[in-house]
Amino acid sequence: MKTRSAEPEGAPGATKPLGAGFYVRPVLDVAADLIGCTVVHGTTAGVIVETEAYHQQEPACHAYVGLTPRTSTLFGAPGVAYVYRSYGIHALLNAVCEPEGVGAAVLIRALRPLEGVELMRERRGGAGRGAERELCSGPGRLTQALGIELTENGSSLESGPVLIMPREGPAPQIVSSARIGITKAAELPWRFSVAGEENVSKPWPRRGEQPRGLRRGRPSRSG
DNA sequence: CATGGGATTGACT
DNA sequence: GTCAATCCCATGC
Repeated sequence: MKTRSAEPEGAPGATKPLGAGFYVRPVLDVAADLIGCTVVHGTTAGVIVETEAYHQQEPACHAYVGLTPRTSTLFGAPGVAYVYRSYGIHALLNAVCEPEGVGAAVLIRALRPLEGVELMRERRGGAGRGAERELCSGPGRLTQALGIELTENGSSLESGPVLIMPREGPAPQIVSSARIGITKAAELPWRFSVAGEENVSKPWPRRGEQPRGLRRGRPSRSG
């Protein structure tokens, strides 16, 4: 049973998933604001502790090549899941952002396990027998732990099957750093994570790195 | 139709 | 530190 919020709509005590209005904003804002929110899939759930922003005007973004069958989800409605296969092995989960027609998304890179830890361990197999912080500390790991697959590409993050619930309580302290695992536009500090959090992917952001508010390199909305 | 490149992970030296 | 696994899709002929 959850504590009752001041939310005027919906059933008392019920928390509604984030709607399109949350995602239609600039992708850097959404990437930072998703920290502390919760991803739910079936009986498993985790708190978002690491994200990365991607925008069509920088070459690391899949949408940089323009509208193709692959990128159609990215250019589509905000608040939708963009799930694609990485390195032939892993499914990576993104939240589509900005208005329809703009290719932008937030990559969910790490979660703090919240519910269904036992099922997460089963799905992660041998790799799930280690420390709990290794269950969801990486974009490929968390989709495996939550059972998210390519079939969820294009599905609504408000109506499911993958849901993102709003943050409960105060905003955590957030640090920004360079994105990981890319060769193009690698200098942009568009990675966001919870300060001091251990459930994030390596390399860990250095302590004392840009405590938010970084606006250098922000994509112009006119482009 | 053939080819090449990943927004990664886990195993191994 | 190095390296292979494995699939979707963009690109070029």
